[in-house]
Amino acid sequence: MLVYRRGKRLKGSGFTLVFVGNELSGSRLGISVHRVIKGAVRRNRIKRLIREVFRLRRDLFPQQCDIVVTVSPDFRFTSTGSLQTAVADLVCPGISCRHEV
RNA sequence: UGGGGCGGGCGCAUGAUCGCUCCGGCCCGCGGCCGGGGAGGAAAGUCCGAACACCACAGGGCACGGUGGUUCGUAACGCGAACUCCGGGUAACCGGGGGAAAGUGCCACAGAAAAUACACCGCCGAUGAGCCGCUUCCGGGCGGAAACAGGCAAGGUUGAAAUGGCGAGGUAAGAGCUCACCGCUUCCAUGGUGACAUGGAAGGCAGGGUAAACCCCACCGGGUGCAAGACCAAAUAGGGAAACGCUUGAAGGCUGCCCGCCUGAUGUUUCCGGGUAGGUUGCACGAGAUGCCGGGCGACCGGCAUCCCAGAUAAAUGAUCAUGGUCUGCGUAUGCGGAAACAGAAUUCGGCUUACAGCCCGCCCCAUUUU
RNA sequence: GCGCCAGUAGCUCAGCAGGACAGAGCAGGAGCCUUCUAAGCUCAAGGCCGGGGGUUCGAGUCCCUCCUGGCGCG
Repeated sequence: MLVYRRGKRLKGSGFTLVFVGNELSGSRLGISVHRVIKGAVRRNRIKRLIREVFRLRRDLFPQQCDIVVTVSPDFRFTSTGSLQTAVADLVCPGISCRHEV
């Protein structure tokens, strides 16, 4: 709730990144996949992909933040590679935003 | 070889690296190390049946709901097996199953008529009465028309469905009125645990459809569901309003209702306001799995041995790379590229139903060819 | 997870226990009225009743099954 109220939003194709700074030593990740995406298999698949990108390339994400990834129904990524480049394209201008916070 | 029917199985494999989660052990202070386990045939839909838990262990009556050939199997079932009858198919095989002579309702349109076999159109007019003609031994006889009484149910363009079918005899015309065959009903005998089958005799036609309409018969069903339930901890408040009631009894347990039973008094219910929405358990050894042997036509059952095989809580079971296999596009080929379904446990089992790329195995039927 | 409801015209709903009853209102279309618009009046169009099987002579209605949407719980 706090993240949604105070967080910065970065809108990508198929998902939205919401984040806010915290007082902890590291970042925390939350994933929100709406029920309009049909089938538990597809929803689980999306969550696993996002979690995997977060694990492998934590440097791409904002540091020391609570991050929520909200997935839209038009989410089309099927491999970690394509999702990773999409996150990188989204966050690279996003780093400058973080400095303004 | 082609086409078809039925049943069963698999549903990518192996290795490396980095992660997630549970269990056991160790250092035992956070945390880390080692070893092991980690989605499915449907985990799905939630359509049935149970286990388990609570509700006075649930008593009686009426409702209500479900099932429906028979006999087995099963903890139980609306599931399965075998058999039986009916329907479809050349066949393998597939689909269906109580009662319509206990009663009630409905059957549009069309049609004479839709359940009572009557009326209507119609057929006959032998018999009885009357009319006309011919004849006469004056008693009557023969022929004709009409259709009064009367007889009849053969035929009647319909419709989904029309009151046994067909043939012969019979008659004035006809009719199970009579007969043969078929169908039907009843009875008897034989076989079978039984549904039922086979054979015989008699009756002389009684019978429309619809019970996935009400209903009748037989059997079954108390209700609610793991957010059931049990325990621990924390927090806030013993707040305000309304209704009913304080032993002639509110309200609740307990399902739809009634009876009966139990609980029951600064109480119960509803609304407003406020707080917590954590942990443990239920919860992973079970109608359990695998193999062998035995019984049974089969579903299935019995015995022995071995094994322990997911337990998450916003929810783990993943990612990358390599090699190999399957299918497929291009190419003579080495090869290069692509694809891989349906779908994700949440208290647990037994079924049913639905979804499913590709592939494998077995049995059977039909047609064709060769011997 | 468990337990329940609903689906009919573009929208909101009727449709009794199965038969020419597939209907009402609004919206949209055409015409009349008016100098024009609104209101009013008249007219027609619009539906395989969520999909597929079955029962029946006949199904929007009865039975089964699937799909879609919605609701409740401690």
